[in-house]
Amino acid sequence: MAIFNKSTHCLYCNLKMNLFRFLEDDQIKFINKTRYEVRFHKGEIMFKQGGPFTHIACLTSGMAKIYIEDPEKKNLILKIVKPTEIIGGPGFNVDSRHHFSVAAMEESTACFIDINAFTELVKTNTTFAMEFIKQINTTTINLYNKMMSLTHKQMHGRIADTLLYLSDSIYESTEFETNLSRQDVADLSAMTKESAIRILKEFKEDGIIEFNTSSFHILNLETLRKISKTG
Amino acid sequence: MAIFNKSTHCLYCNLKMNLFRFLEDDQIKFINKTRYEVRFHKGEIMFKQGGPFTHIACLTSGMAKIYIEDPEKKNLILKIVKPTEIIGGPGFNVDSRHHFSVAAMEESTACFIDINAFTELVKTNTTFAMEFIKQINTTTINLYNKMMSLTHKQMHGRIADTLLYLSDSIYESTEFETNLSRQDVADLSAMTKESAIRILKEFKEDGIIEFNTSSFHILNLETLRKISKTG
DNA sequence: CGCGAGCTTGACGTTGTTCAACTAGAGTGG
DNA sequence: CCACTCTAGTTGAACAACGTCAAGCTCGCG
Repeated sequence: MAIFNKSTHCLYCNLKMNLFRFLEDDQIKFINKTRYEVRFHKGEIMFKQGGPFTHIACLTSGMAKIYIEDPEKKNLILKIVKPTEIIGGPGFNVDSRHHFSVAAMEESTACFIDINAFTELVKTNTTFAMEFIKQINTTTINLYNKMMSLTHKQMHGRIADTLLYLSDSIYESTEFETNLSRQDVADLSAMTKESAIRILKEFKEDGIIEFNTSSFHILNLETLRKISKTG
Repeated sequence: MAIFNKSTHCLYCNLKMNLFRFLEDDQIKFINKTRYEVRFHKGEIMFKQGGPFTHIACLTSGMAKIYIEDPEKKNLILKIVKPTEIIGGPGFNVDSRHHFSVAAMEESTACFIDINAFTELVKTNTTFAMEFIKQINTTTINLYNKMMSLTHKQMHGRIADTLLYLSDSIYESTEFETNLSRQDVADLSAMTKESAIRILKEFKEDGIIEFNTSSFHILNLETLRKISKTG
């Protein structure tokens, strides 16, 4: 189960994410009052799609996946989050519900901030509000790219895109350990697990990547980018 | 070509969209100063993807389509806009560029508001800012739904979804004239024109819809919704 | 009356999913 | 320590979904 905690004061937190750097000291103190820390084990749910949107979370350690569930049990992973990213969602100020689920991919901790306190800050601190908008918009731009990839490219291009996403944006290395399952790779690429496995195998046979159950190594970044381009 | 104009003062504009209802009179006057009206003919481009994001537009008459272009010339139509919807985009406060194109689907007029003036309002009027965020988030929620439809449903489900979108949200009737081409219907559904035509024909043969070149009539809304659900 | 753009159709090949079987490794209890 | 089970990964064959290509069609417009 998730474990509660409240360690260092926000004021002295060196994990302070970009957004919170725009707060005044007394505003930091203000959110510190309602904030609490939660520790999650691998696989545990932080936010549940459809559930009440009562808090914003800030991942302080570990890693989590954000995904949309559908009735048929076919999930779509929108993105992976790393420290110290803020986790909110489009339910903010709309219907106060979560429109995606978030699950810890490994032992993780997150700070939970009351949504009302957060709203208060958006309303009182203009710079904070503008940065918040900036972050939402950046997310939307990424979403556009993902949407074009998933709807207009075929499987090789889509798998190339998720490999590039993982190496460029998440693990920041062409060689990485991961505990994404094959199903997760498939859910990132909008295809079945079997198809994902087949494409990965092809890439391996072509000498583009090397991998085993839990680690990947991109050997030929250039052809991978070319495959991403040609779709 | 687009025609410039500046008719009634914003203060007395009865087309004022939701967002602008939260402005004070002097703020309305403020944006009225920099605003101008543009008239577009069918097919003309209002915003061009990649181009500079210097203005926010508010569609005051007509209809327009918002779409993402890709290098291979395969477009994805994100949504149709009607009066008096605001047309901005995720480039706001990020890179000041457009991340989609907008084209008039028929004779249309739009008010263009300088982005700096708009930004000023977001910064000074908290209610306005919150409503702006609300609108962005609502758009994102719709985007999630579209994304799930396009990536997880097969063609029948996707065509059903665009038909339902058109009748529920755009034309607000099960019977409507449109000047969306077959290619547009395909671009709304992420498939080829030929496939779209084939599915539409099937639906006609099954007595679910009736249509000719430029008009559609949904005869059996229930089965259409069922097809949307089952994918 | 002829031209061109959008629409329609069919045949065909490719892409991607489904289903079923098999494998490997990690825990679990006797 | 050895079966046993469970889960994730893998493979192949059959099939369905979808795109491509090429041809023919329709209709408004010059």
